[in-house]
Amino acid sequence: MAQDKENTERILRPLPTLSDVAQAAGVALSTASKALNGQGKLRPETRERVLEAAKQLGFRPNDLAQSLVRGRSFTVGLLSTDNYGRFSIPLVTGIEDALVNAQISVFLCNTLGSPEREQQHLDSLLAKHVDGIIVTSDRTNSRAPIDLGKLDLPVIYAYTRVEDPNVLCILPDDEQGARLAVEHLIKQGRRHFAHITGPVYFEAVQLRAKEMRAVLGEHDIPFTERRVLSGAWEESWGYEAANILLDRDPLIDAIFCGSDQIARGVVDGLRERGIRVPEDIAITGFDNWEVMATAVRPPLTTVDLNLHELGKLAGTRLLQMIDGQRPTGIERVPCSLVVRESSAAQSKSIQTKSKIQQREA
Amino acid sequence: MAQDKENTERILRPLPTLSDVAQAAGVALSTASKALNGQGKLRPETRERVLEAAKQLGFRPNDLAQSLVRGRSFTVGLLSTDNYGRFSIPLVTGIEDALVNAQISVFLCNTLGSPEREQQHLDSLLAKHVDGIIVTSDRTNSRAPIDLGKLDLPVIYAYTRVEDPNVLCILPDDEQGARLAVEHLIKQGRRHFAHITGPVYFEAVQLRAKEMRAVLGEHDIPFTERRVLSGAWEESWGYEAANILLDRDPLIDAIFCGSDQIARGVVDGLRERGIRVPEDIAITGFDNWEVMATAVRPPLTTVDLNLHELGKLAGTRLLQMIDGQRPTGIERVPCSLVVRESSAAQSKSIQTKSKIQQREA
DNA sequence: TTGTAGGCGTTATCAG
DNA sequence: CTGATAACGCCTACAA
Repeated sequence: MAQDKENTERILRPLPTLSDVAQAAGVALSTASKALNGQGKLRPETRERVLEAAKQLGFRPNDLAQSLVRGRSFTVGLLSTDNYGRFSIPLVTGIEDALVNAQISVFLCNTLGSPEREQQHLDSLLAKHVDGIIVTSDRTNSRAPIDLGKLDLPVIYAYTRVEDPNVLCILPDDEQGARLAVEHLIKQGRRHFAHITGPVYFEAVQLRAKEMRAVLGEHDIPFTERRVLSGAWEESWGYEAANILLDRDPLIDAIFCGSDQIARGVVDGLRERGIRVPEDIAITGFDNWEVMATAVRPPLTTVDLNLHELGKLAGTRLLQMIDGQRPTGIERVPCSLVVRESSAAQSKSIQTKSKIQQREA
Repeated sequence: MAQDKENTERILRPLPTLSDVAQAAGVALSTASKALNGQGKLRPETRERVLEAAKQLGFRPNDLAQSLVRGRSFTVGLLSTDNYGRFSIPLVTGIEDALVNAQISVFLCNTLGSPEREQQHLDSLLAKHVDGIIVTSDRTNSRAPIDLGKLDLPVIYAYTRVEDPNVLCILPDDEQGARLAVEHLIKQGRRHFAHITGPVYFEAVQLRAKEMRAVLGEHDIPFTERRVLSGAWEESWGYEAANILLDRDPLIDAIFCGSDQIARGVVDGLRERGIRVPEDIAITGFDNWEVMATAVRPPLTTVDLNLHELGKLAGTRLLQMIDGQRPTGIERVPCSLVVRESSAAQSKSIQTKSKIQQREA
């Protein structure tokens, strides 16, 4: 009978069930369950028999059924606010790294920036009873919190933040990263700084500029706001800005750039004006986007956001939250400086030259 | 009694269940189910009452339970063979596009190129009873098929392929893409071709080179294998190769590049030799990696792999397979040509010049 | 039109 | 030690 039934079943679902295993092993359902889960005390011989039968049949417990009874799904949702770009790659792999080791599967949800689509994804995640949610974006700016109703579910904002102090946000430490770059340039003997960066409505842009001013102040290095140029996150802006800057201010000997792309444009612009990097002007980028930073000639000294680490941390924290802890607030992951050739120490001849220029001015 | 029970439940799971809804609406469980699923015939008034109660309680059907009884999970797995890079971004968003519209959630699985990790992910996907799997990679080369045992589950290989003719593989049409670029260059009046490309073990490299030869042959344009230079997928290789090529062969008036990155290196190399693009030599790239292609001066004419479309197609085909169809074989998605400034028509003066050079040679 | 009962695959509790 | 039995939340005949 049972065999007949099996034969008439579609080949599509030959998935053996626990009761198949029990039957094959000649034990009761519940016994088989215990044997496979290592629960309770069974005669080793019985356990063996069940294990053997399970292997024979290629049995796999149905996670859906398990989740139902356990009240945990071992899945989490990854809600990407934006049609995600290059930043999310290391971020996502970091998150996965942390989660996969804990046997947790990740639902990928791109909202393409549409609130309706976000809600749709959210509904679906809740219906699937995810154990937690990580929200990410393509920028660190503040965003509206996701709406979970009155449901208390672990949520982490990674590479984005919300105003609510009761939630956990994980962000790169843009200030510390900027400090790294600027102090490095100062150590190379540079004193005449400029900053070419992205749109001011990016919080990262504001933080980096602010910290640059602070560091320069600490070193008593004069600085004027005319030397901060904000534009698009594009090479062409870097190129254009370099020209604007040098027309105004030929004394510059260091440019702290807001991205590697911008830095590349800057280097190109300088080269065309016959200005040498790093001899005449030292350059630093931001992001350590390798394919970009290493292709520039000379290769860029730049700040690495450590997004993979940031993702891993987000995953780890989420696991802790699922485990019952409730960390809150803003956690910043430190950046690191990757030194390449674009920021070497100022050569003597140039120091002389710039002094001369100063006198002329 | 029921109320007492509810009150003592942890706030963590205030998720109302169907029976809560039924109770609130004063109907039986099954009635509530029917009302919510639009099944059977109920008095509109009853249905209203149930719907109202459901909304009031913020009821969400538990997908886990639904999947269990329906035998479908409305989830699919996305198995990325490699620590995925820039190519997978449009691919993945395309896949999501197609799937999200069908109310299907996507499990993200990066295997980081490790077979054990792949198997681990696969086991997990099967345990979660996904309705299908899409396998992708960072290159279109052939790979080993995933091992599903004797389980018949819809699988699609996207941007990668397997030798088995009984499975469905979706790939970009590299040959057609190469033809697009080469015919375009020919139309611009170019006759002296070179090809600077990536490693020969990439199947795409072979296909593109092969088609280039074919197209040139069709137009009776002579070509020699010395003018094919294979190297790394890097700007620096393009730069180096441009110099090698022109030392050998100054007559070249068109370079068909295997990637935008390489093309950028080539353009840089040419510029430094005082060769004008496109006046002296026309260049085409491959990939239409916008941030790269548009930053080059002049901006690159290039071939777009239409990976977003490819992803969408993969998602659509998977839905069809889940629906019972079993398409097999290799399906190629056409590329398109994006014309920018790097490939303009040859200027008259140059044609003259190259004729002179030809006589000299 | 509505309610009852059985089952999806597992786990957990409690008798035997 | 082992095996019924009751959940988990939902769906769907079938009966009322």
